Amino acid sequence: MTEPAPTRIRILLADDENLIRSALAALLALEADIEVVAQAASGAEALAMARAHTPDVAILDLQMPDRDGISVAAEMCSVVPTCSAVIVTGHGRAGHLKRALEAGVRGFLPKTVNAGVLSDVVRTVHRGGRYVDPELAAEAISAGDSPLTSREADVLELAAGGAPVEEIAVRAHLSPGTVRNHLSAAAAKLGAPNRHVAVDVARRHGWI
Amino acid sequence: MTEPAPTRIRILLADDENLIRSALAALLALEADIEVVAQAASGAEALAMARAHTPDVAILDLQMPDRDGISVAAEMCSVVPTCSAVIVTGHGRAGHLKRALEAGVRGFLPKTVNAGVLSDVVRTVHRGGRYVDPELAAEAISAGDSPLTSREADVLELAAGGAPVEEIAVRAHLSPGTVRNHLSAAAAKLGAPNRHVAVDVARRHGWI
DNA sequence: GCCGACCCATGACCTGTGTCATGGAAGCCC
DNA sequence: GGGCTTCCATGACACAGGTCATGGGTCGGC
Repeated sequence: MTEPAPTRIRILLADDENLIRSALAALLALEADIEVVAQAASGAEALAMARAHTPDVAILDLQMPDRDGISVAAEMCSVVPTCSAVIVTGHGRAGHLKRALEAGVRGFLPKTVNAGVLSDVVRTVHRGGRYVDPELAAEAISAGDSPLTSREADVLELAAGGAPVEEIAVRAHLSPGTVRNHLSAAAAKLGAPNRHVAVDVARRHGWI
Repeated sequence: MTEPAPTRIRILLADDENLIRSALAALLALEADIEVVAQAASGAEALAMARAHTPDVAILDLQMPDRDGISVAAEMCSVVPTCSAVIVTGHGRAGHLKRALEAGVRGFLPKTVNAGVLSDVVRTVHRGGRYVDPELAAEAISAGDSPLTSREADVLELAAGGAPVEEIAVRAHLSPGTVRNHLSAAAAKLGAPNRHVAVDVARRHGWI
């Protein structure tokens, strides 16, 4: 078998689910012009691998145990500038897409896309192009930016675990009254009757 | 290339995430003795496919948009008794494992397992054996049955969306005081400071 | 400079929620 | 049947949480 192309696109694959990562590797191995040169099971490992192998394209899962795939992408863009980042995610949240693009991510697609799309996206991104899932893009545009102020988002984030107000107040270095106020404002903006569904709504939009 | 074995294990693959499903198909295609004969993107489709192709083994994702992978497995066991069901899931919850085994599922493994495990499990199950992830099994045994009474579980289920007590009371045909009492009891049993983290804990154990 | 808009922070309220004590109904063992 | 346990249901009470009005800080426009 002769090499179809002398230089193949070199891929870094990062996903904490070993089975899925291996399966994606098998899928990409079917493409003649693509080569998986490194795999990682965590964000930290992905960064180390990127440094060591300087791949052309990094495919990162959005949710990994140690850190957000987006923050990994952001750091990688500055550390290994020749490497383009592509985010793959199970739940396509518009807010995540927005944050990802701001972080310098070149491709963003949900796991619901058909098989051929992934390799196409890899090629597109490697050529210097960008790709975001059309449906997700539409949602992101229609959804708009987060209505929450930064403190509101912070406090809501801390409230996500169901923690009592006082604990949130301590961790945020605020008065309990202030915490309640921020939570109340956030819930009102999100059209939620209480902070718990507010957390739910904000999560669904990717705003926290 | 000569056929290594005249009859290969015939697989049905069901997962709503097209990319993952295709990737798993690519992974399984590497095995000489395994053949993916059908794919489905939903629970209903999986059942239809099972009827049409009568596969040897069905690999089902736990969470699918229309229905639970476990209920699909239960129905399939009665409709196509020659087909063994294997459940694959992202989050390994002990309660789900228990329910799955009661439904007649023959294999249960989280997506974090290494690549080779899946094909091994397929072969094991096809030989008439069973397989459950050891770590998950340990957790299921140590966790034991749900400590919640049926009403407690019902009420906690209704509280899952963050609904106020009065709404829960109406939907459960109960007095608000009774609802509070059940929620309080459930939270105490689960070691949770309030019902919201109780919902979280119960979900994590697969008890609601 | 002044003014207005916005975010942030706080404390005083009032509603919602968790806790407790109580009592009735069903099942089980002696 | 008597006694016991368990679950279910209810209401009274105390506290956490959501709502409101207020004031200080910072930014941008006139």
